[in-house]
Amino acid sequence: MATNNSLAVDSAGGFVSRLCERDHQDLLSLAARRQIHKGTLIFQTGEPATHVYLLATGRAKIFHLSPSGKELLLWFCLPGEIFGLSEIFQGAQRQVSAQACENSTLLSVARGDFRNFVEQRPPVAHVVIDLLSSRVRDLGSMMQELVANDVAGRILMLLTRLMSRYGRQMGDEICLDVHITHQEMADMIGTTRQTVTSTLSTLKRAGALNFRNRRIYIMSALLQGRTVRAGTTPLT
Amino acid sequence: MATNNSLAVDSAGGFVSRLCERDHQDLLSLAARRQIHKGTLIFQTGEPATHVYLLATGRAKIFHLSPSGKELLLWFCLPGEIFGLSEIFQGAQRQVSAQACENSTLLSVARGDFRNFVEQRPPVAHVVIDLLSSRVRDLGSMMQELVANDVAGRILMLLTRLMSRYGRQMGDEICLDVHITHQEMADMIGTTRQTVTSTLSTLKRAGALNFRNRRIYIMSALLQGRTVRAGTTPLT
DNA sequence: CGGATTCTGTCTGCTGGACGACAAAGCTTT
DNA sequence: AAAGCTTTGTCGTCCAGCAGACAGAATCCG
Repeated sequence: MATNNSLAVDSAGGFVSRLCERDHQDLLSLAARRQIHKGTLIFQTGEPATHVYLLATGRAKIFHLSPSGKELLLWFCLPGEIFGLSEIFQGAQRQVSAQACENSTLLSVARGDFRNFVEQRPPVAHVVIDLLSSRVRDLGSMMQELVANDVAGRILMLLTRLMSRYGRQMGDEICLDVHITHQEMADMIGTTRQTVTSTLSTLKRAGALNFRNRRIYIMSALLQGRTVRAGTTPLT
Repeated sequence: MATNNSLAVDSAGGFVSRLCERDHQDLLSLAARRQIHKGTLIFQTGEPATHVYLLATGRAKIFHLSPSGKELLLWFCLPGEIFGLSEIFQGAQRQVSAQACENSTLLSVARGDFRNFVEQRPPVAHVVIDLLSSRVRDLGSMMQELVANDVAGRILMLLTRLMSRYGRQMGDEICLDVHITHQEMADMIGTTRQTVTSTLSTLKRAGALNFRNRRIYIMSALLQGRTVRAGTTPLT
């Protein structure tokens, strides 16, 4: 919402927070700032990858869209995070699409500029390598979860991941501070909206979680047992 | 089989082939060479990541193993390719396991040595970034395929990917030059052995493919329509 | 060579979850 | 506050694919 004059504080796993002050400023000087509103498509599968993006405020989603129309939501991108990175170094076409979930402030850096920026700064290259590495690890884990668990299990893991980014501890429960629709959840774990709705209410009946004023609360105990394997970084 | 004195010619997407001669030699000087035989576990989920590996000869598989015992086979690693890379830069624990599929020659480089090697050489860092980027892209596409297609579709895509690495054109067919078991295929696309067996014979009956002397032949026409979205790089 | 192991092929019953169809809340817009 | 859209909740129906169980084929190995 607010139009800051610098990037907002970024979340864990963010790109900007790992740059030194100097690099940070230099990167900002390469970037064009732009306000976009909810629903705007930032880029789309098949397009040439001309820019890399930093989200200053708002939220964006990164997803695959299959020819048949089935959507796979890979991740949400938070302020301070970079996206559209994986297609930049090989002039590839976009493999994924990106869309703003809310009104957002977007910084974009042209491909060539970004490449130079990275190549002339070994520490930045290291940050990029770290970021891509953890995306590779996370994607592998997500795939694993997808094939090894039934829908209830996948929902619990998804909630675990989400809670680790958006969760707020409240007594013996953790509150999920973002509104995510059942459809979005379904798209993140490869199932249908109906199945998400009914599985959530089963879990509620089982006492694993609760809905109060449009938010999901999950029993902390449930999360403790689970390792968060994917979740600290946005995926592109 | 043969114990070469340097790395074998590597496949497309290989790591070694992208290094300049000097870097290549320097890397070899950091590496310990070792023969391992079929079935050897190279590393395992949960272990600390102490080395990065280059395969000189043979074949290795990279896979996730879930607590429940379900295996997800991410990719085969061919001569000249690097693996175990994604856990190296953040001192992470192994997220995946690696095992030799055949008797192989393995080069291993200690984590610290490899890091220095990369950090002092921007062009090498660039190669690493490229490699990780394409792994991110490939994994995303694989996940997408997994959720968007039924087993027959997933098998066709898997064959497409395999053919692009191991395929040999023969008239109007392409021969798959590696022996992969139905169980391995099942583990690559998240299904069961029985379903692979029966789906393959359905596809055969439909004229899409053929088995002759223990090899799979697929009609080229089928591959032409399909874009190879994942397949040029090994995944870790 | 012969036994052991690993792979392939096929059938069967069972079930998780996809999909369509509505109805009832909730928001948002004017 | 009325109209309109989006999201949630709940039912059936139906079927792809999982899981168990064998039998035969191929391969490995002492």
